[in-house]
Amino acid sequence: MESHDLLIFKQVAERQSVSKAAENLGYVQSNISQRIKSLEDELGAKLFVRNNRGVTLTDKGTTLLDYANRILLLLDEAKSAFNPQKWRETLTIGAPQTISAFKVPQLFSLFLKKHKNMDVKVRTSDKQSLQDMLYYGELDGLFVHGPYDEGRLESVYSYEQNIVLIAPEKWELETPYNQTLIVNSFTSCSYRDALLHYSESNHFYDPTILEFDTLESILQAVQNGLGISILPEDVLNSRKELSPIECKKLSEGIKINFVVKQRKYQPHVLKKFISFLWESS
Amino acid sequence: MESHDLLIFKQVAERQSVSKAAENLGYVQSNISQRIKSLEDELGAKLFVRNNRGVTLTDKGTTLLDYANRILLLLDEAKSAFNPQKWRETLTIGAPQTISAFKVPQLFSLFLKKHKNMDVKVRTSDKQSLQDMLYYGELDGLFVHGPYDEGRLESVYSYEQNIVLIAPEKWELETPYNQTLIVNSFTSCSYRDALLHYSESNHFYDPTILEFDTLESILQAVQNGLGISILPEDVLNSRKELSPIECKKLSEGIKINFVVKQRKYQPHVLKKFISFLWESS
DNA sequence: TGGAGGTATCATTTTAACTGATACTAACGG
DNA sequence: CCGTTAGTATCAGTTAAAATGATACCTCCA
Repeated sequence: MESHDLLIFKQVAERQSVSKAAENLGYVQSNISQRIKSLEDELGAKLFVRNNRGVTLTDKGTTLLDYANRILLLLDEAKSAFNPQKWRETLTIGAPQTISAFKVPQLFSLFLKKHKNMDVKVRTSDKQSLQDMLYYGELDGLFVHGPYDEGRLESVYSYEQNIVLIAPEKWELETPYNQTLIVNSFTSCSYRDALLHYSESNHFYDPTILEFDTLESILQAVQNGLGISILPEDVLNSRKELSPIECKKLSEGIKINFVVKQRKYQPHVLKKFISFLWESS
Repeated sequence: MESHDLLIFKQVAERQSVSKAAENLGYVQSNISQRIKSLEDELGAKLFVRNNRGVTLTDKGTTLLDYANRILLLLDEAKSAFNPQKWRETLTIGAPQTISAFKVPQLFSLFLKKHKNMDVKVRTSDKQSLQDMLYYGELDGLFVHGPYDEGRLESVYSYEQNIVLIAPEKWELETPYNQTLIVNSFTSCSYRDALLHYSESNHFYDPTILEFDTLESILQAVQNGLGISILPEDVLNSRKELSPIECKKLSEGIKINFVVKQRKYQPHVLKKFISFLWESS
């Protein structure tokens, strides 16, 4: 069992797929199949259960993944103990305000704990600009909700973001009259859609639409009793001081994709970050 | 940088020699040379200083050795998390009383901390029996002082054992008359020689020779004022309760060899133990 | 001055990793 | 119920990397 076997194993375990792991590592699927097989033979234990939608870890596999993570982390640390400047690369990630406000700082702080030799940057902007920046190489990757340019960009990771409806104190959430919907202009349509959807399903009658372009202004507006809006649950949780606000968790989440430019060779830092996303999920 | 590179590196670092490491790992010297070179190239740092009696670690090499030890230990642990019964092997080591009394338990306790999945045994006896036992496969290895059957056994590790002269309280160590030398019958000649050598260099006149066959009896004899003797420093330090005894450190130590049977493939546990000896020196 | 004991280099061989093509399996849609 | 899709397994063949063997080279020491 060599460290490279563990790298392959880790990738398969995290992607829960032999072929995805192969693609990601730049190998052909059959190779990964074989190497996992020989690893299993060597250890004398099945590491994965093969179900036809991919593979999932067995108990023993979980044990090994834990070791693999520890070993590979140490290996990385050892490498970066040499040539520090050579490895000190910058990762630049784009995100809309709702994500850059809470999720990204949280992720980065965990990421930097593991990879001390990297610099990270966030660029907050609207979806179109971010996509352009990504395409022109100013960003390494990008968090988006909703559709994106699938011709040139590809999603390498995604997760569900819980969202909550927020309203001023004592607001009558279900009353169909005199409702004001506060939407943001910075997250294209997902949040707006979710809000409109809520509006419709409660048969709101001709609600007023207020649009703001920063997260702060929306929060202010709700606090001042202007109307209701929708935000990621995380953002709200991180601002406990923001009561007096009523909030209501919505059953449907929003799917958030981490997208990158389509290309064969990703920069080292980006690979690390993607791998980190899968690890921490 | 793969774990196998680290294994090779570790071996070279511990033996301070490319060729010794090669021999030990069952490779040819040129291969190890090349792999160390390519490891250095990869990390962009010299790991060893080549002096014509071998190689020694640079500062960066020391850093890497630390990582290598941690990584390889984790790898071993991961392996032994599988097939526990298969890997639970027994290591049987022979030693004369003077070594089995202190050095061996100390070594074993450290060894078992690192390799939790092994059993260890000590066999204490006289040199000739131990050599026979080793040759007939009842022992994996053997600590000896002084000469051993070099035709059939080979030394794979050695160290210097400090020795001290012990005497009853208020004994006149330099007086040449009426001295009694207490020798042991269980460590062939090294200790006896050291004692006789001391006797001669102090021009002792016709000293009495007392022979005992256990460590305990010698200690008792000295405590009871019978005469002087010689013991490993360690043994004495571990028995602080044994004063009233005078002791005097001698400048010359005794060379102790760890010897094994000459053969191409050593059992896994033995390899681990030998590696451990080099590591901890 | 040449032998002993060590490392480095390089052309060649061997081994293990990787590829590409194909077979197999289960779910999914019509 | 049959073809399509999305996955894994197998296997013969290729490629790349590691290991070898021979040789060069250095330094100490007798």
